[in-house]
Amino acid sequence: MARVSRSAILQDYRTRSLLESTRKIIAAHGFDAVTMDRVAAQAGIAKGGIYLYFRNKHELIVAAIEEIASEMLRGIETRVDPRASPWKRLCQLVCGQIEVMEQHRDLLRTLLLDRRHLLRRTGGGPSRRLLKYRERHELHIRKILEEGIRRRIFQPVDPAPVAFYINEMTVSTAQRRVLGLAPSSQKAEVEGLLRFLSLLLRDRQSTDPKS
Amino acid sequence: MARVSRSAILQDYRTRSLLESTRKIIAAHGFDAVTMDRVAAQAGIAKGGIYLYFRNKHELIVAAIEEIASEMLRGIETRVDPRASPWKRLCQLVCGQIEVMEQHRDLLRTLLLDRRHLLRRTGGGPSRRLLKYRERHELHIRKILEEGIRRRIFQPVDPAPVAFYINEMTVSTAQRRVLGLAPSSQKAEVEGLLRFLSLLLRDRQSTDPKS
Amino acid sequence: MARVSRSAILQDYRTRSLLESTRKIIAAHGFDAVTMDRVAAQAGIAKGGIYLYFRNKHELIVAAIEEIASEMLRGIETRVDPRASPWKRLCQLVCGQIEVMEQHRDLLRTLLLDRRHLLRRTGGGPSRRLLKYRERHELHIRKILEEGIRRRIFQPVDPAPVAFYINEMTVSTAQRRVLGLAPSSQKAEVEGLLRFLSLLLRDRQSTDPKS
Amino acid sequence: MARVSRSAILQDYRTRSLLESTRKIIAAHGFDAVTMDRVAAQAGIAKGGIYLYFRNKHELIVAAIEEIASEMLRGIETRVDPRASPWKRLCQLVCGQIEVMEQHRDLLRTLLLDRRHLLRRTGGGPSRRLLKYRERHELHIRKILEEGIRRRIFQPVDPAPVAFYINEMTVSTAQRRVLGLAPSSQKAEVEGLLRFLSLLLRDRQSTDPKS
DNA sequence: GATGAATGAGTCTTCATTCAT
DNA sequence: GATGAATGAAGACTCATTCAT
Repeated sequence: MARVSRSAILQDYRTRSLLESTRKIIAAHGFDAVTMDRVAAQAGIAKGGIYLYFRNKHELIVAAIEEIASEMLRGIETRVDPRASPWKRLCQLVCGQIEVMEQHRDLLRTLLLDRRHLLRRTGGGPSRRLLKYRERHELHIRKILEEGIRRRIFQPVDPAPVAFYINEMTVSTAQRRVLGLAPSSQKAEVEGLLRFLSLLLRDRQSTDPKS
Repeated sequence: MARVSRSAILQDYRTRSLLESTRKIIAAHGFDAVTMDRVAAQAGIAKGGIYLYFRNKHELIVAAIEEIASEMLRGIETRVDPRASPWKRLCQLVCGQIEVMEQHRDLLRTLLLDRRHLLRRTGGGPSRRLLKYRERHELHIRKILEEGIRRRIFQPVDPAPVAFYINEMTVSTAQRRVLGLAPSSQKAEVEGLLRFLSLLLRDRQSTDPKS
Repeated sequence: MARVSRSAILQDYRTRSLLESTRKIIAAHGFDAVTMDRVAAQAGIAKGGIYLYFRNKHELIVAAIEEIASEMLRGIETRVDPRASPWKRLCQLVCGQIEVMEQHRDLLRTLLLDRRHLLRRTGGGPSRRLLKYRERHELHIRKILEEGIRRRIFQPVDPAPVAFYINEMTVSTAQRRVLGLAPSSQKAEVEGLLRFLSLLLRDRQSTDPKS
Repeated sequence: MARVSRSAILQDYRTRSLLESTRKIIAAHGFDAVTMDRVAAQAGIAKGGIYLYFRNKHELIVAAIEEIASEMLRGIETRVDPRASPWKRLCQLVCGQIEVMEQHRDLLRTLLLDRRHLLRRTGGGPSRRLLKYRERHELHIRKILEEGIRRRIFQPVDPAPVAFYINEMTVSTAQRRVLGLAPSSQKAEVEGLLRFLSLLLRDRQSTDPKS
């Protein structure tokens, strides 16, 4: 069993500490408030120390976003029971996504309003790393759709664009909530969205999202 | 009829000039490239002069966005024939929206990636002015939906959330295009979206978006 | 007669002030001590103000060097009596060059030890501006040589390389003095150099540099 | 015979390694690119380790320059046949100097443009160590001159200043070449310089540098 | 002896806003 | 009203040197 060296632990701790500080600042004041000074101070590290762990400010921010994106995705995926029916899984996914996003509402307020980092390239080359998370999530939706269509549970829609739309609608719903613009409760909104999806994918006669 | 004073004309001209410069810079280089220096230079006005027309930089940017939002909305609305059927009008609306957004792709690339200005408050007070345009557009969609539903052309969906979803899907589609992430042609994407809406709103038997 | 505007005077004053501060710092502590902070403080200007007059640090330094180079060249050239004989003029030139360089000994200590700025390129493009001064001076020497050769006062040497060597020897002599490495007095060194040149250019029988 | 301890060998190896890395960096990117990090990385030594061999950065650089100066001097001196005539030896010396300097053109580009390290004092005290090499070389020239004068092969010039001038001219010639400012080929330039020296030191009637 | 993580002062540069003219 | 010079706070990034391990 590999013994973890003390320095590796410290290294790891520092990295986490920096990412957490960064995330907190982003959540509280937005990307423009992320200054190396502030991050370092909050992480209890000297300013120059950040550069031992991250090449530059952009890398730090992207890493912080990636971490939270990854965590959210994991959170969503664990809420989906792989043995459930496609429709059930879709419900769990959409509902889970909104719940998870709501949990991280402070951070998401910034993340959704300010997507400058999505496409910006790093020093090394083009960096669309952040888009990967979105793609992975869409793929998840698509798999569910495909199974549902195969099993004649869903209408025979084109799974790729529909997966895209479902995700966008879910994100939009969450965004509206997070920005404080939602007209109704979370529960009502999720139900509304699921009813909408049910209308679309399932038989006209059975639009009960619970089933 | 009020006689327009010379100074009022000049005032107006300067304002337009400033807004246009601002818009151009946003489109070409993003919000962070909007510096008072650059705007003034491009508008042929002294830097200090901007403050005669706008309280501060944020106000200037919001005004520039508002102008373009207003223009786009007008552009979309003129493409809708008020005497056409609800479905036709919805098609015209969605299609028009994507076309108009595509026309302003450079500006939208920034506007969609960076929505920081949507909520930020001005010196004076809260500024959700920009959200008005979105609301107005959603309302437009809702009116169409309501008429369609009343006339039994559309399924009896809840018009408010569906209007919201339709707009979000359309914007997402345009955004994906503008960022260069779209998987197919504009035409194909619009058709896909309309087919999706047709599936949702209309009779299962008649999904031809053209009709 | 053009009336000089007040602002133009101020502008000029600021520029001079900045260049003088820069020169002083270079003379006292070398190029690496030239920081924008220090220059601004010494010139009594806010740090950002420097950028109203110079594009960047490099431009500021080059301008400071250029100013002093130009001044020195002028100083040397006014010591040469254009009606004197070629040999006399050469003596005046060499002697004047060493005197003038000695006057600016502090600055030259740095300038001669650190010629990094001679070739470095500016933001705009290649900048060998500083070499122009050296070329102009060499050309001056060459003209004297050519006249002397034409009038059979000097040996028929190749004027271009000899002008180069004469200048290099003079500069080397001044440099050695300025660095405090000179073995004898300024007077003695100049005489030694002129004797050397006399030996080279003039008749073997008449090596009296005074004649 | 002293037995060389293992640690002494290692010590020596490390020192050489560090000096070589330093030299390479100077040659490739100039003094300002010499960072302890880079040197250590290139030498395969930990950064802190440098301080076991050199008191500080300045000492390291000076040592690197010294090494190359020493090597160049050796290179020049081996090209001089001690049994040849003074004139011949002088030719070999000048020619050899230019050849050797040309061999190290990359390093010399920096060394000649940036002589900051010549005089700067180390932590311990004044450091004119580097000037020793120049002095040794000048002395070499002087010895040749003195012998030539004694044997009536050269004109009876004052050997010390003339040695200084000869060296300065040679260095200037090499410098101009290394900076890419030379007007003609290396061969032509050496010949020009030797003709110049011949003119000066030898009989007016026999200026063939080959003889 | 060796390591390399950590420090933190130091550097250039940008820019919104003000205000004397 | 209009100008644009001046301000000065702020920010990203570097690097020689130290020191706990």
